[in-house]
Order: sequence, then structure tokens, then C-alpha cells
Amino acid sequence: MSKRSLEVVDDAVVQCCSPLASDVMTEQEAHDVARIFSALGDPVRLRLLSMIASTDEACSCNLEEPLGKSQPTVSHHTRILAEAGLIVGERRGRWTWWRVVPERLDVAARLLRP
Amino acid sequence: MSKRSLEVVDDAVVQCCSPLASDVMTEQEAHDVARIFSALGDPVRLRLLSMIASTDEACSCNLEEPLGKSQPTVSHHTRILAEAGLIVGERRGRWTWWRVVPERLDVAARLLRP
DNA sequence: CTCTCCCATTGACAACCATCAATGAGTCTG
DNA sequence: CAGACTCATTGATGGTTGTCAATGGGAGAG
Repeated sequence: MSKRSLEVVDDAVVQCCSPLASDVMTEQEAHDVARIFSALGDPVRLRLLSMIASTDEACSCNLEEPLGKSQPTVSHHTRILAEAGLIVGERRGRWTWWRVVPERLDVAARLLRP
Repeated sequence: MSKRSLEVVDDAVVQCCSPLASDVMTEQEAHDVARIFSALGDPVRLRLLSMIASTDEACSCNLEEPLGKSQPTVSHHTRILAEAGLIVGERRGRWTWWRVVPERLDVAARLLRP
């Protein structure tokens, strides 16, 4: 992992500053949280989430038109948001009803301001 | 934009539920915030940010090795974080010193829990 | 001035992603 | 059952992104 340490010389004396804790955030940890943030990292998904959050429950029939995106595209984005745990969908009759998962949003929010 | 409205029938009567406010979040607004979140949506950048945040200031000399990424890659990621306004870099002598911008993190955090 | 060191930029490439048309899988209505 | 409707899946395509080797541009040391 650290190829430099194979060299014989002691590099410590030429360090410019104190070393950082190498695992402030684990790779695994970072990978998990990154999935939440990258789900939020798309304008269409942000508006989608914002629409769902603006009501208790939102059905897909109302999402497609104001977004100006096709039905497969909206379905694609809702899936990504759902896989990130940010929303959950319930099939009730013909329509699927979506609502946000506030606890999941808090996971991300707590990381931004501990 | 709304092809369906070309049909003569009045679709309003068959709506499954009450319409959503179409601009809960503006397209422009979503576009701006998405840049913050997509900057956070990468595991390497998250660890990078976490390392910088763990000290008052971090110089690049300490970032490359614990990340296990090449120097151009680290430079690439710091630039994206900087363009999103999440960190600022100051060239001081040979080294560049990075620090986080807490206000910018709050912009994102406030969106997650108003 | 020259040499070394740190960082940014460029170029290239593979992997991933957003988008939509077409199609499929269920569900309600008549 | 038959037709209409809602949503998911597939396939294809153009665009974006993460990564590194190679190179460039300044800043400090000698």
C-alpha cells in the first residue's frame, strides 16, 4: 500500500507537516454515504425529492408532468432514490405512492454538521 | 411540453390526486445544489473532505498517500470540491493548504432538514 | 542560474449515467 | 374476459466521470 516505505531513508524528517489520521472516514463508510449523496447529486432527482417531500405522499401520476421528463426516466430516478433509502414506494391499487424517509436524510445531514 | 394536453378531453377529472406545486424547487436552484451534492457523491472526495475537516488546515502532501490515489487524481478531486465551494486552497510557499468552508456545508445540510 | 520539488493540466481510456422509444407485467373497469 | 391504464424493464445512444502516465509551470534550495 505504501510504496514509499520500501525506501531505506527515513522520510519523517522531511515531512512538511503533521500527519493526518488516515482513517477519519473508512473506505466502506465513505462508499455507503457516497451513494446517498450521489443520489442527491442530480437536479432532476432533487426536484423529484422536493416534490415528494412537499406532501405527505405523492403518486407518480403527478411527478412526470411537472418534471418534463418521460415516464421511464422518472421511474429510473425514483428507483435510484429508493435504493439510496431516501424514499419508499407503496403500490396501492393502480398507483405507486412515494414518501420520503426523514431518518435517511438525517444520516446525510449529520455528516455535514456534526 | 405537455403533449397530453393536445387531446380534447379534460384530463383534470380523471386525476388520481391533487396536483403538486410544480416549482417546489426551481430548476436553477436544483442545478446549483446538485453540484454540491454530486461533489460529495464520491467516496474518494468524501474521505478527502473528511481528512481536511479533521484539521484546521491540511496540505496536499498528506492527502495523497493515505488515499492511495495518484497525484493527478487527488488534484482532480480537490478541484471539484473547490469548484463546489466546499473547500478553499491557499498556495503558501511550495505547498497548497486546504480548509473546509463550513457555511457551504450548511447550505446543503439545511436542505436536508429545514 | 540550475536543480529539485509540489501541484496543475493535458490526453487517453474505460466505466458509468441520463435519457427515451419500445415492450412487458400487473391492476382496475366494464 | 377484453380493453385501458400505470409502472417497471430492456436496449440503445450520447454525454459525463474517475483514473493515471506524461508534461508543464512556478517556487524554494544551493
